[in-house]
Amino acid sequence: MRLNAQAIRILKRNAGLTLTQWRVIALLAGTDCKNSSDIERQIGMDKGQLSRTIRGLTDAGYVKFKTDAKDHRKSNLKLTAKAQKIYDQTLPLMRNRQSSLLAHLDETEIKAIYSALEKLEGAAQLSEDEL
Amino acid sequence: MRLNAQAIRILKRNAGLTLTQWRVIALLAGTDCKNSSDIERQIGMDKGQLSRTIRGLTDAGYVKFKTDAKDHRKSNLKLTAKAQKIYDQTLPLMRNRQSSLLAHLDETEIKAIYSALEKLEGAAQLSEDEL
DNA sequence: AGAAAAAAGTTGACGTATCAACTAATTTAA
DNA sequence: TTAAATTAGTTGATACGTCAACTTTTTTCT
Repeated sequence: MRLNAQAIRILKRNAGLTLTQWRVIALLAGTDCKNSSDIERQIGMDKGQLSRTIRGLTDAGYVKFKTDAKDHRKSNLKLTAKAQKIYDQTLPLMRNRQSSLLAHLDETEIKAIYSALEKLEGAAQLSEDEL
Repeated sequence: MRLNAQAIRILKRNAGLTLTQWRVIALLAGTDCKNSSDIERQIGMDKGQLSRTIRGLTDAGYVKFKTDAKDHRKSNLKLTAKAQKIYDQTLPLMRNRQSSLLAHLDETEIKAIYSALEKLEGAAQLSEDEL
């Protein structure tokens, strides 16, 4: 994905974050996700990668980790002030990039892409059985 | 890339190859590429990854490696009979997969995707300077 | 209540993608 | 013709993506 190279550079230079770290922070900041499974459901990210990313974020002081009081399997994640600040600073940059990229496409193209990708995923899923 | 999961499985089960290995074999078999740089130019694959993939293929007896007689920097790669056979057996499977996937899309969608991706790559390239 | 199943996370392994620094050979250009 | 630039390929590092096996805790079911 050469397209991501940009995003990765923005994040590295402006926030010292990897793309995965950014995604997790963005979900914790901008949605009501509060643990690994929530995030997994939200963006379909792999459990394993998620686990490692979260450990990285807690080690780096971006995330406060607590075991859920009611369900001891679950965790309870919270962004630190440090992370929140970086998020607030970085979000506009990422939004700009996104919209300046999409500005090159017209409505029809954007819709076509999404619909086509859905179909492809669907088709791949279907023919999975034949293997 | 969940879409690739399929291809990866087909290759692993039917040919014992990784996707990268398959791509290199397919280029050596189906084009006039005969060394690393040719392949790099053809599909824009990373030099490093290519180098390692080729070593893997030679170690596994799929590729015969010779240093070019005229230009000692270059190599001269040739598929072994073993690799050629696997290629001949596997190509139809991969073609089937490709076409059964694309069968779910109509002309317009396919064109829209290609054009959109080109534009996006272009846009990403352009704004690269601003970083 | 107790066994079986499911959910949340962790860890290991492997493959893919990209960047950077490096060696050696060749081409170019002063 | 020799110094500088370019090209081919190797190696190391880091991130990303996916699968599988495993532990612990909670749910479900009989």
